[in-house]
Amino acid sequence: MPELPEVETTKRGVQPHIQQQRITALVVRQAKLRWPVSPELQSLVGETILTVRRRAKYLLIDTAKGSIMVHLGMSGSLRVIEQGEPPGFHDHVDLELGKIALRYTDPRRFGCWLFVAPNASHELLSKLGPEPLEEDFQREPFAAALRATKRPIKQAIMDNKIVVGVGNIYANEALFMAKISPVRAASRVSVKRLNALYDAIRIVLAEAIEQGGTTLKDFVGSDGQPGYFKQSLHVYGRGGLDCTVCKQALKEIRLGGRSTVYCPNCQR
DNA sequence: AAAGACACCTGGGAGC
DNA sequence: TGCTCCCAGGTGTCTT
Repeated sequence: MPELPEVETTKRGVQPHIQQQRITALVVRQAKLRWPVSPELQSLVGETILTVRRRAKYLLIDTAKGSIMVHLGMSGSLRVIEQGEPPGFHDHVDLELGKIALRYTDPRRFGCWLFVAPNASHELLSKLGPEPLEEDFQREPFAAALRATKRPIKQAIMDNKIVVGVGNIYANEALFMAKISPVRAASRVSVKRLNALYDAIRIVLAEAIEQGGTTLKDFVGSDGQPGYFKQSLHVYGRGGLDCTVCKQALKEIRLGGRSTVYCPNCQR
């Protein structure tokens, strides 16, 4: 999936096309996603899309009568299409907006389309930590949270309660940039290095957004164009290849079931 | 209470 | 060619 930069890229790509448009229909071809597509979403037909927001990896499409909360899961994507384009096998939902539609494609169906009542939040959003690129992400609480756990640092920074939006790709990349071994207990990383990690997370995510996200097997941006960040990846997907800094072989291991790549020489 | 395992799905690639 | 197995961007929920 989509990690945070891909979701942000999707938001930016879709927003100018769908904002201020009136919802003319919601077509659900496959309701069985991670949770069933909320039936209440039908009540939004006739409403106008006021804003499009992102919280962590969720997209929120707001109307006066409530919001649509979309998650792309591992393999989801959204794009704007001309009305009438025939759906493919994995095109599960269309949000029709007159002449155009917002089409949701998701082969693995780990995503969701949920209803959020007006002026309310959703329980899924209530436990989330700070946004890495916003003001509420601060050095000291971040460092304190990491010093308080003995989990491997990589798993700790992928924990949504500590900071949202750091998925497997960018966790690998941020740790490389900060020169921290992914397997090191978070509690045993110096404050100086935690500061470097704080900066690295923000830099890596911001750069990926600038480049339109990382193109993976089945990710394309909302305009159908690929992201270019893959060209900038230093470790993810490069196990066994040379470290871009010291030229030694990158090591690939599994951590919490997730592929983890690092340079044993540069990262300690 | 924290942390690890499991679950949800499909498709693609490796290996036999 | 075709079968089986493993792996993939996430994350809530159940089990220790």
